Amino acid sequence: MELGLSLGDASNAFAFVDKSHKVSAKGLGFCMGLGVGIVNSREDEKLEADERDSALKDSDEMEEKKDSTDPPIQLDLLPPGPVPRKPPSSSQLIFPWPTENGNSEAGSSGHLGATARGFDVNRLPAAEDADDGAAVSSPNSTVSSFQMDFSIYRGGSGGNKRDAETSGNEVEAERASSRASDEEENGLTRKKLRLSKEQSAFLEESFKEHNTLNPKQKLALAKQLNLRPRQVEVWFQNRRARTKLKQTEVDCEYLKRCCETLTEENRRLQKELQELRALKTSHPFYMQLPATTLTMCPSCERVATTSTTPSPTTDATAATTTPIPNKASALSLTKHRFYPFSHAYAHPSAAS
DNA sequence: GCCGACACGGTCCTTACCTCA
DNA sequence: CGTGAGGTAAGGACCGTGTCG
Repeated sequence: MELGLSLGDASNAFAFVDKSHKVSAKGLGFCMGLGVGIVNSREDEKLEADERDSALKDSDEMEEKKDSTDPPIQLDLLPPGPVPRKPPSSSQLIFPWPTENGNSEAGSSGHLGATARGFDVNRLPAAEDADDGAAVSSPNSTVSSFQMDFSIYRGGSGGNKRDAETSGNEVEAERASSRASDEEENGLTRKKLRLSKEQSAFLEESFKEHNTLNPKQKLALAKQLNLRPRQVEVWFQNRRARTKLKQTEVDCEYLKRCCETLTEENRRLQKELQELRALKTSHPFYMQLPATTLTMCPSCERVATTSTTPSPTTDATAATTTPIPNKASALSLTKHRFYPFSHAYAHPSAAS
């Protein structure tokens, strides 16, 4: 058994996590998985991707299989409390790609097409879409059936819902709307946009399905959320960055605790060593007994006992391998010494 | 098969804006 | 009302990878 720690390189962070430890995306709050044992993460991811790909019917999806690779660890950074796990109209939120349970929900969202396409303050004029690729208007695009009207959550004003909610009236939303439209009329690209709660929630749900997007998924999401593909792309980039940041914080906290545990362990062992040395000097009789050396197989972790004839010139180090009555239990430390966390500190992931 | 150019997508760092205490 | 902190959308530099000639 080996304990793997990773800090820094998120691409490889916790890459050793066994798939069986994968935290369910349905979990609540912030979840993190920690596995033991070193595995070839690359091969594992490839295998997982291949398995997923086998479920994909669309041959185009096959071409982009590297884009749909899930990381070995899943983080759920959603605040456990106020933010709903699903947007208010979760029954209408359909991901334009097969979900993990194998249901291709793309076709089931056809009923959404009946809703009118709402005005979005974040939506630039139609010409804006041109810079994000012609695929948006591709007649073969599969995204047209994923239309979703998010304007229904904006009080019909089309303004920033967050503004409207916090101010408690529609003036704010109106102001945001007019502000946005003013800028659009001036031909200036707005520097700062605020995604609505519903858009964020839906993106969040999407992120849980895939933390990276292939072009199709990006376009579909953008279409569905009335956003530009670039906005979806940026959101996922920032979301990954936030995940990594959060992961780093968790790692730091974990390593800190590990350090504390090791320090405590070291202190305890030093004390034990002193006691053993004191015992040796005060009870030299014990040193005349046949010494028993415990050795642990590093692979199977079995402890083998071998009796040896005590050397007349036993040095101080021998005390650590010689069983002393009432002190034999200390030998078990030789095993735990290498894994001080196994019993002293439960990793956050273990709590779930 | 090797190599250079190119496109694309990712990370990282940074900036600018917005909200809130 | 002004201000600083925190959150977040977005820009840009840089890098790795795949493709093509």
